Amino acid sequence: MERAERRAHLLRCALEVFAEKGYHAASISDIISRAKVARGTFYLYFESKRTVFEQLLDEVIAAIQAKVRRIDPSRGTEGVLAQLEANVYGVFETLLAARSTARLLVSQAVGLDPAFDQKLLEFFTRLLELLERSLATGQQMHLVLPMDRRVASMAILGSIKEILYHVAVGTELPPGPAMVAELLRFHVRALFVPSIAELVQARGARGTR
Amino acid sequence: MERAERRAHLLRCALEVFAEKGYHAASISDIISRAKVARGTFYLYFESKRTVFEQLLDEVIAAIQAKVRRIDPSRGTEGVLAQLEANVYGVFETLLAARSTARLLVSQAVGLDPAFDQKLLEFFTRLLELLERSLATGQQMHLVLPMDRRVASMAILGSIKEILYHVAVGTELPPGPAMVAELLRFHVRALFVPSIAELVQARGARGTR
Amino acid sequence: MERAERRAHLLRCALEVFAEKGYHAASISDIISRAKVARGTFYLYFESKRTVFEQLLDEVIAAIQAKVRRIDPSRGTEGVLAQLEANVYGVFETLLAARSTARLLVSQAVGLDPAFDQKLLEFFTRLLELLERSLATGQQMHLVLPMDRRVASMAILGSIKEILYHVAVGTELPPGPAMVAELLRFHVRALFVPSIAELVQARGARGTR
Amino acid sequence: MERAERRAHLLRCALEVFAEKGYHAASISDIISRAKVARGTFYLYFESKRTVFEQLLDEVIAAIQAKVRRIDPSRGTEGVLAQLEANVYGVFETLLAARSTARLLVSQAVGLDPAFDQKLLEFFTRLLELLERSLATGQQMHLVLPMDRRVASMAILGSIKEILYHVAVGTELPPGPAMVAELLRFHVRALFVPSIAELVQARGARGTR
DNA sequence: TATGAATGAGGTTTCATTCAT
DNA sequence: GATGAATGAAACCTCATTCAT
Repeated sequence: MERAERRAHLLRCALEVFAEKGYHAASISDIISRAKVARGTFYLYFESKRTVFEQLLDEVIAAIQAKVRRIDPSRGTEGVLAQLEANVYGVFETLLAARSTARLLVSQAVGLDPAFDQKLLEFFTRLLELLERSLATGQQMHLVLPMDRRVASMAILGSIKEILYHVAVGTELPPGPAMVAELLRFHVRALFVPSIAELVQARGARGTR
Repeated sequence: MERAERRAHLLRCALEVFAEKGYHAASISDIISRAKVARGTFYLYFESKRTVFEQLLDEVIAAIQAKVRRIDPSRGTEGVLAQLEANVYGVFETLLAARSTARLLVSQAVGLDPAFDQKLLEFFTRLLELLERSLATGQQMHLVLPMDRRVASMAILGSIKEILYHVAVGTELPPGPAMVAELLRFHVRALFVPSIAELVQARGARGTR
Repeated sequence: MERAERRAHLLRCALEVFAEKGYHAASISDIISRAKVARGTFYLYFESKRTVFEQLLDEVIAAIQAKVRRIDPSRGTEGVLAQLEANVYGVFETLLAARSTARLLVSQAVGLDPAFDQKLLEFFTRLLELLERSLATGQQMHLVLPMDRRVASMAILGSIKEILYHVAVGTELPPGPAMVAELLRFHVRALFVPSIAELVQARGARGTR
Repeated sequence: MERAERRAHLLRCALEVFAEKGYHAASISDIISRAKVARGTFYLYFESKRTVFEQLLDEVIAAIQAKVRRIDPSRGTEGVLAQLEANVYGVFETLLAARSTARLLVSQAVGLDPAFDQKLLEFFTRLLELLERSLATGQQMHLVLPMDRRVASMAILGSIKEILYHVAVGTELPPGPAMVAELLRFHVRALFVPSIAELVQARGARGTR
């Protein structure tokens, strides 16, 4: 128990340091001095700097995957919309709650080295596949328009990542829920048949920025 | 002339190395051994590793900015659509032609150090402002739906970046023009009033992925 | 304790290397290979090559300053002479004991860079001021002849430095105490009123070189 | 002729640079940019950086040696004093006229590397021998007191070097001739039998610093 | 288990010197 | 002879990792 706690403490400190300074600029010294732990102790819990980062990345990925569910078409139009909403909300909630985590994912983990890139790519590919399947389902239900599902999935994922990036760097944006609602309306218009799109559009507050 | 050539050669080699290994993993040794040039020669042309990278980044940014024009509303609905298309096409063309360059922009320059991040952020912020102004124009013309323009701009930018990222890493995608057309339809549906959106949608080939 | 020892060991090795090869020709590699210590270890104890040298210089300067006292005139003629003798003896003793140290002061630290030069100049200026004040006191007591005290101080200091230089490079000289006595007689003749000078001169063994 | 001129120009520029920045801090770039000459040209005239410095040093040494004459005892007491005066004056004149040169000799050429040190040492040793022989002559004439001639020679040489050093670094001092006169009186008192010393002392203006 | 001093590979940069034009 | 671009050895310093206590 003692051991698990210390490990968690180290992970948290590492996360903060990585988020603040970036992977390379972050040094083991930064991490251990924040954790108030000796140098050797760090290596009792983690094999290497790379390893900690990898585990942090794994955690973020797991947290997000836990929030994203395959859309179940059996609950009707409203149900599908609600599930879509829940997915996007879940991801944002997870990452908005911990800006460090978001920053790690969208602005630190990219381009570090081929192995990290590979891991990230796999993760995003899994998300894309999930999205593609959901779009296929939506198309079968005639809720989603005909379109290239891969391109559309990437567009959706990219729009989410970009907003997270701006959240991470502190760009001024509408408050969390309003922003998510706005983004969802964007997606709905881009994806759904006009009848649904109009329904959702009508429901929303109109932004005027 | 000779000098400019050598400089260009070094820049190209540096670009390749950065694209392959990432900024930090890339060493001056990698660059000079690829360029078949002595260590000192590198420093004859560039002040530091940072400097080369910065110049590469500046080049990419300039190339893209050269392709992106503010949308001129005076040429009517079709004109506006054509200009939008030209912008997105231009960016893709530029970056698809040089995969390394694309990679540099979307996956190497992020999180390197505060100064680079700042430069990137400024660049993307400029693009976002361009997009926001274009959307405002479109709204005045009643072509673009009411919406939060900042969120929408980010969504558009993010969708483009994500596709570029996948182009850079080699994910299978529709061939260039088809992909761009598909992405444009996505944007049109998300942004424009239904009458326009339907018009564009009808024109397009239907993807079936 | 262990730490202080290692530091002292490194300092000593650095001193030897600097004395043998000169500041610039001395490399960190020379120092650490003499100390049988890894490269990083050196930087655990000193910030830079400059720093070690500076600390060595500071040490020498402090050691010498500790030996030099302002002359107290209240103890009469004999007392003044004895104090003068003690000062010169002290400096020689300190530096004769450590030839490397002497070499550092008189032949390595000069012309290295403006900051070192400044430090040395300040040190020597302080010594000169001390000498000038002592001469003024002597003049008030009518022991020291009227003369330009600054020029005289420099002449005294220079004569000491020159002999130290030759000690450092190994020129053949009378054994320590005899040499110091001889130098003192030189100073006494140059400075003091004839009655005193003759007294001291009579006391001394006559060199016949 | 053209060639000799260019060589002289390069030497002069090198001297200035060495005097200003010191041997190590001075770069070939500094020298050639001051001389407005291409890099390769430098190496047409000198083998290496070391070589130029060496030649400069040789020049200074030769210039000084040209000013210093062995003292000829056959011209009586006044003649000996005059010759002594001429020697010291000559050296000061030579070096005061060109502060760069003085600086080179007293504060740049020392501790550079064993070979330079050797050359300097040889030079100073020659001067010392000259002084020692002069003192011996003086002793035979019963003008100079019995003393260790080597120690006395070093004291004289050192006092001269110290004053040159302060001239080179810009310490405030009496104007040239007064300073030299003052220094000579110092030497005379330290060296000569009282009757002579008093004679010279009486002749001089009394400093009151 | 915890510590932190020690390690040393490896990175960036400088600059005296060479050599093709 | 003159040029200056190219060379590459070598210097300093950092920091992830090890290991004796």
